[in-house]
Amino acid sequence: MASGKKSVRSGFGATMSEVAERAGVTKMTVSRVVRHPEKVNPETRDRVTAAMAALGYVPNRLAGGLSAGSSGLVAAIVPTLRHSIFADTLEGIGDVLNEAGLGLFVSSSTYRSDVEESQIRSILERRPDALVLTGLTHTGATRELLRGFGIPVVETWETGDEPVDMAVGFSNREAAHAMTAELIRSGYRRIAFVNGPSESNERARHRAEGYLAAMREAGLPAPPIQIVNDEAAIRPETGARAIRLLMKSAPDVDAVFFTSDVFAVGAILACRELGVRVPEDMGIAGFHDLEIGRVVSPTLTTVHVPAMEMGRKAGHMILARLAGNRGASERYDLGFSIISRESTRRKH
Amino acid sequence: MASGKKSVRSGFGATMSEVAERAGVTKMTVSRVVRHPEKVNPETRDRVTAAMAALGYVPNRLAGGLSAGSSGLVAAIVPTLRHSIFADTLEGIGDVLNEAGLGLFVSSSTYRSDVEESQIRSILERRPDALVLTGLTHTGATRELLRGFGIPVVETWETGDEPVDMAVGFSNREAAHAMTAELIRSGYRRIAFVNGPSESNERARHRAEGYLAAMREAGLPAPPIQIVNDEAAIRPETGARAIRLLMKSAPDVDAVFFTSDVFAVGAILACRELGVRVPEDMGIAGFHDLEIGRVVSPTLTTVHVPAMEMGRKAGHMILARLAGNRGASERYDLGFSIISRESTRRKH
DNA sequence: GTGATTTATGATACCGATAACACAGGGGAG
DNA sequence: CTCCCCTGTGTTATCGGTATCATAAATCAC
Repeated sequence: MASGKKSVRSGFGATMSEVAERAGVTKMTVSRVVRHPEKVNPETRDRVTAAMAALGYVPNRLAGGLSAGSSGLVAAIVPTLRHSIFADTLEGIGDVLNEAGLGLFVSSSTYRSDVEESQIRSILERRPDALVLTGLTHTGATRELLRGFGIPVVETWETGDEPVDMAVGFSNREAAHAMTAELIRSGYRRIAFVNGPSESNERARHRAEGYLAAMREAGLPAPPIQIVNDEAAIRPETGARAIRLLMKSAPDVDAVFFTSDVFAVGAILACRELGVRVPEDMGIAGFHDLEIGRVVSPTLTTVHVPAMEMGRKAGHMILARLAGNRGASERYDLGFSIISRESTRRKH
Repeated sequence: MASGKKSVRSGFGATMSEVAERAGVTKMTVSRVVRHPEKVNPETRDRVTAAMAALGYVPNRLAGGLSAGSSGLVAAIVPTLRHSIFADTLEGIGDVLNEAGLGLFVSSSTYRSDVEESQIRSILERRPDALVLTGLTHTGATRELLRGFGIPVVETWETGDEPVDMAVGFSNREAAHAMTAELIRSGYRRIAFVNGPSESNERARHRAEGYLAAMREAGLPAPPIQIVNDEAAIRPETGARAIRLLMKSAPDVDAVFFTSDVFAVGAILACRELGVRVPEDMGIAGFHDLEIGRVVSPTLTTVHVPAMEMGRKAGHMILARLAGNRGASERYDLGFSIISRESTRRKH
């Protein structure tokens, strides 16, 4: 009822003009009080401030942004919000940006680059000041669109290749290589690898490459790679199913490296049920270093990734760029670390 | 370099006027093609569509929103993005809203209502079409601000009291009551309660009330309630520390009810270290039904909350309201359920 | 065949702010 | 005592769209 069709104003607070009128100045002066208070005479400023308070004035950034050509919004697209895998990255971005008065606009692409493309399209309609993406895999149209728009873009969670603009991440290939080498060092030989669908993102592909390279370097044959294809089924049960299949199809496997802790934890539980001892009969390793891997028993060996740090760095890179600091290094490799826990600690 | 100070246009695509010129029409016709294609002659429409494609036109919603009086944005504030406690709710909101073409603007309040207030203030500057909050605890200024603005507001994760506008949640009081009763039914008698700081939100307070009521009804004395005050330290270690303190200060405690699985899981690990058997010597119960509680051993008894469902429902409530359907029920109790697992399964 | 409708498009005014420049008054330099 | 510059505020144009009403052409009824 209150929200008639005609008026934008229904229910909304005062406009800048109304504040101006009440304070006996023009809206330009009000605008200055809001954005450059030091340029306004203290007495005038007080009068304006009082008028704003009295009217409950809340500036309209749609209008301000339209006029100034900046929305004060940074958009981020992550594959999913669940499992805090990427949520930590978002927290990092948000922390940094909020301090600078920028807002964070979030959407999740469900791991699909076509979804990502349509999301980017609708995000660009809001004229964000910058964009944060996950990974380097984007459709051709996406890359073109982004280049055309010319706003800062930070790709996260991977390094290398050719970023659209800036990138902050770590080498998924090296991480998988290091973990595989760690398993080999622990005495495992028939090491299987369970991956998410690698067509959909380069992180999965690079991890597979790292795994294969490490096996090859050690002169070990790589048991068939198992691909978990269930869409969006990032659940422990998926890992449990994978390891059961694996043990059936390749009974001599003595370790499995999963590309997510979520899967690995499910595998540990499945092993317990099946009476397979971890780490003695079967080594299990994961990826991401989620809390879940610290509380399962045996505790999970995993790859720690700098999730929040990537977010914070992305935020800082954006701020620097918006402040005009082009140049400087715009690609960061934040590294990773291997967390060795009980699930691969073979008692020789 | 490309982004000069003066021009909004640098690097950005064409404007509606440019599209119009190229198609030999006025921008009004272009606007119609974008929003009400059926009202435009098919031939004209094709010409306009072609012009848009040729110029890579991306509409500017800041401008459209300013003119039309709606930003197409819904803002949500959650205490944190970590642990997927609230992330699931966000996914639910996002799912529903995205389909309707609305964007989701996210921020996290770190469990503080003063932070929430300042965030709401800056969020309102973006003139969201609706707002989703977590819980019913807000500062007076917040409530006033929201009422003044008159946009739909959905409060989630709790029911009862007086919502600012609409609410969807469950009864934290009843949930805690039910869990406490469940512990009593399982044979525990000296049941302690570990809570987050209850001044900061009503969920914690209501849970404490539910616990106390259940104990009183069973004629049991309530051991001192332990408050976890560490700011933002929602980590298993916090729960571990809490139960160690508790066992020292009240050695006869035979069960502990934590208001988060994160704490409860830490307690289970601490018990294992201390040689305290769970569930025989000590029952442990949590809240939230996180994945972490399903993989710990013994598995964790907990309260399942409809996190994603609340989000979806909130989304639908907003859509209904925006579509003009005022009235109808605007308060929903989505319930909870007690998930009884090993951590309280006493073998009598 | 003429007036009444409908369909398709244009003209105008505005949404609520900001940028850029104009301008009045006060203070210091010479 | 001028001239010049600085400070503080107002004026004007514009950002990129949308709402509303006007208008021309096409369709219709009788």
